[in-house]
Amino acid sequence: MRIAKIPSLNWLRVFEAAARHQSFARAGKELSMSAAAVSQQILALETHLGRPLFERAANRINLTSEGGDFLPTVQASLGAIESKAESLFARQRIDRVTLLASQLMAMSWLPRVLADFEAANPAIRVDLLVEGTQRKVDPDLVIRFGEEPHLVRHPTWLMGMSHVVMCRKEDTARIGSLEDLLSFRLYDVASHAIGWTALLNHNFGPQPGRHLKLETVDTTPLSLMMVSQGLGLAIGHLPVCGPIAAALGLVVCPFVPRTPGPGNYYLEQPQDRPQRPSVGRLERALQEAAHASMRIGAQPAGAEDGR
Amino acid sequence: MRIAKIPSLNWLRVFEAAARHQSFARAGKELSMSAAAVSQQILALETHLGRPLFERAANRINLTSEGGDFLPTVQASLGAIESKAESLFARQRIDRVTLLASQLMAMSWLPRVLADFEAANPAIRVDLLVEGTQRKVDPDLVIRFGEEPHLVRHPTWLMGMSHVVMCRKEDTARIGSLEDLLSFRLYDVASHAIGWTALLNHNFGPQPGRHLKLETVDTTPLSLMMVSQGLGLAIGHLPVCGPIAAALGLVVCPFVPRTPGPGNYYLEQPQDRPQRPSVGRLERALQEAAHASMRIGAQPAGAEDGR
DNA sequence: CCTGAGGCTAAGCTGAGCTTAGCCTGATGC
DNA sequence: GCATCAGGCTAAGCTCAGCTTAGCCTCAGG
Repeated sequence: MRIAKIPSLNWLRVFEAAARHQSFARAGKELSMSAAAVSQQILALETHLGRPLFERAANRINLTSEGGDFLPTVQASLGAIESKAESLFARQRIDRVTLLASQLMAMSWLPRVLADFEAANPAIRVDLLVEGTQRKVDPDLVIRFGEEPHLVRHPTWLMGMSHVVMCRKEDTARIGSLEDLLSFRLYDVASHAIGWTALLNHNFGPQPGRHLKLETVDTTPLSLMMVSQGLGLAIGHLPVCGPIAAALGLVVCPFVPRTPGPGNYYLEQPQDRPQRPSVGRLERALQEAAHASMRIGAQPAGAEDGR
Repeated sequence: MRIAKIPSLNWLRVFEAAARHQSFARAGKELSMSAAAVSQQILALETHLGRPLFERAANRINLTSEGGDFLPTVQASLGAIESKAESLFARQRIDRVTLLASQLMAMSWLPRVLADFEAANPAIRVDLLVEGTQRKVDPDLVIRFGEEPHLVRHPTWLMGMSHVVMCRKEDTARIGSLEDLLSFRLYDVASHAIGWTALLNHNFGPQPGRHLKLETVDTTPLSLMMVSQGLGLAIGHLPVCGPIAAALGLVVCPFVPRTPGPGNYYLEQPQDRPQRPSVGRLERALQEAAHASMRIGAQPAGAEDGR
């Protein structure tokens, strides 16, 4: 057994703390250990080295000269290892932020935005939670949608929305009149306040007696899927549905004007805890991305710049 | 939990060895551990730090860049602690040498000799074993006594012996004739080949019809104790019994000439292991002390120089 | 004298650290 | 292509280092 091969790093750590504090009890408090455990560790180290490191008085300790000679090397070496580990590995720790959003947001607009955000912030990872799923996680940030008019002036307002009609690129030339439009199956989303009836009324006036081939589906992404299969037309919300529409090869039908809607997206976060820097950074990134989307209209890629 | 607070010194030691060997198996061999244990320790360290330190191929490992960045600090720090502990504490390690000797040697001649030896060699401690005790220890060195004539030329011969009569100082003047001598009780030691009968025959010729007040005891120290109590006379072996006789206040009776005996002390050690430097040093010290004793005759202190 | 701080020892519990066994992959030799 | 060897991995089981609590002792202070 070699004297120099000290079995436990913790022996050294305890020795250093006891020497610094000149007290086993205070060392134990710093290291979250009982004083008895500190005493035993020091004794183990002393037994291993064959020399006392501390002189004991009834309820006090004093560093021996040998203990004093050993201490600087121990302190320097423990410090070197710890600071090196800190600089090499602690910096690599990922800061996770959880974001809750609707399915359309999660599937359409957010993937690109979050990918860009994570690329620009390697130490931050966004866990995206979709509304309606069963996951019981308390999100750091939520993207909400509301139709109350005052939301336009909400401090964390993100973006408004416009209604457009999404069709396949090859169907664009076939829609030149209202009759052409009504020859298609028209997909409505169950949860949306504004559907085909309202949209047509708004743009073409009341249409009593006109038969609409309405079909109801549960979500916007699903309706757009149907359109991409050549099964009909659907209402899209820009700029949110832009990316997914583009991915599906859909374009805005030019026959129907772009119609501003009453809805607004905004950000919300828990009131019970302070905002972390990473959460704030994500918030700003979302707002910048939304602003950019609003500015270029966020139409499907194939319609504008090949992006 | 802080990344920098690494729980185990052994993790670092294993990491360093694996990195140096580029192999868990060879590191395990060096550290007397199984490769599986090495693997688990490295994995524990990697899990703690949150990053891999080694890339694994099917049956090979390669240090990662992070592992490579960490290694020099670990090596330097482990090295600093170990070399400091070595220089501070290993030098203080006592090298224990076990010496087996007779009770007379152990009680009389050896105490002073060994005390001087230990004073001159602070890193060596002699554990003295007495013949006849129950201790089951394998001695590094044995002082043996033998009466074969060829022992004088033994390579580790220590000293010869002379027979003298030990008496109290105040009894010296009372012993001027053989009759005076025979008026005392004469203590024989059971295990000695040479006793009072042989000694008197040798110095005064055969004494048929002379009644000797012989008394037998087990050991020489005991016979000398009796003499010091005024209970009689005993035969002493010089130079061995010099110190104990002096301690008891005894002197050599000048009426009986000093009689060379056939016995010799010599050193013996186990053949099954190499001689350690400390054992060799003790051997030389014993021979020097014996030589010095033979030169000055090693009579009781009170008889010569007050020492 | 009493109380509190602090070190020590003993006894008991727990999980870190080790071993063995068996599986897998890659390299090498026949 | 097959067999063998080297070496890393995982799982399961055993052991003892490391911890806690309890109780004792000494010293200092009120």
